[in-house]
Amino acid sequence: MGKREAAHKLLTEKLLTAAINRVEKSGLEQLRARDITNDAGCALGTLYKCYDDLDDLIIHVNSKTLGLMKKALGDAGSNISDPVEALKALAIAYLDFAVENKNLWSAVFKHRLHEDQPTPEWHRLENMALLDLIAKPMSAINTDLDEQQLQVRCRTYFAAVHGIVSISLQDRFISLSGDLLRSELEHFVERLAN
Amino acid sequence: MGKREAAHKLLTEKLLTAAINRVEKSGLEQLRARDITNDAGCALGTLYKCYDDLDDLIIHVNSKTLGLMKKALGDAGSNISDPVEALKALAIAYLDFAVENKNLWSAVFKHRLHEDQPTPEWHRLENMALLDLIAKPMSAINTDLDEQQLQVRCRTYFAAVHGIVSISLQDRFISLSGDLLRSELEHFVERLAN
DNA sequence: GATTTAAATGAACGATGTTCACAAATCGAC
DNA sequence: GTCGATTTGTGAACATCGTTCATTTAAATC
Repeated sequence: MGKREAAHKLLTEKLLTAAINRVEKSGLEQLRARDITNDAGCALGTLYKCYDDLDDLIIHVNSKTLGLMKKALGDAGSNISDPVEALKALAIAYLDFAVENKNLWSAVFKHRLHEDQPTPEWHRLENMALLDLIAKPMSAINTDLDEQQLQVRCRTYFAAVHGIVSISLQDRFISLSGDLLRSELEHFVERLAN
Repeated sequence: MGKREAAHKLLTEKLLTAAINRVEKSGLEQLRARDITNDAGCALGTLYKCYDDLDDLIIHVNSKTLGLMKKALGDAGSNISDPVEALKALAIAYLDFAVENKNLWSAVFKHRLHEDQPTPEWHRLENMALLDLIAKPMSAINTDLDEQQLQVRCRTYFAAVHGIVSISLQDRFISLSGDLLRSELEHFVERLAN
């Protein structure tokens, strides 16, 4: 790899790191191109040499977050043989990840591309990979479903848990204490999976 | 009411209508102050005489949407004595409303105020009123809960259904046909409520 | 009808994402 | 190592936003 390509790659990385830190600290809506390039120590226009636009950079931020999420849920799901208990642990792990990485987690689901700009296929696949994390215990519980039906069911249950976590992290409705929310979530999974 | 006050009120209404139409047609993210005032036939600055800012106007748009939603769900919930069937009908009605009013419905949950700007209390109450719509069948099913626990449970179940509907209207994961989604939602409520 | 008061106006401002002509540094050939 | 060719970083400039405010206009008050 030549000096030129190496410098470009380094800069691309620094911009991503700067963007991640900004989102983590202040949220997606506070992200500014000028702040990112200042943090990365390069000119404003450089961002557009490394990424198509801000949306493209944000997708890469979200990609990193999905990687963290996958790791966190992967750790939580293994070593639990009982499928219902595994699903409970996964739901709690999802909640914990969202609480501990609120801004990064929010960014994944808040971000929308501009009109008629389709999400890149590789990023769509990263999103869908979340469903694989609950596939094993789900298949143990729903033995009557074929693979396609199972995937749909995974989506449904994931979406439900996601909704509960999502509503909890907003101040839209009554707010729950952390413990009450966790027990509510466990009750929910138990009710759904048993 | 004097001529002055009447004209002001009329303009306030025209701006709201224009904003609603714009959101309905093109979505919240395409809403522009200049478009709204053009549609309403007034100057740009007038918007800020009728509303604090764009956010304030959007809150009023969302308030109208919540009113429509309340009406749609109210119609769906009544006349069904069996609580599980009532909850199913409510969930389907919620899905239908979201599909038929996608942009308006999305705006309600997408919109966030700027840093440290608390949502006005009257609008928070409008949001929470959604939970009352499912309170009656929920109380019939959960006879062991006191009023406060019931409200928490309502929030949890609403959030779950909301999550399923919400994920469905994005292209984040695998997409379902309308019929499959409806049957999946009915299965979900049945599983949860029985 | 004259004076006071309040509202509508739209030009101007600051902030923002994005572009592009230019400069600087790297690369390839000899 | 030298020299053109080429690619990349630069930042001023641009277009588009939301928002403000001095001015204009019209209603309300006397």
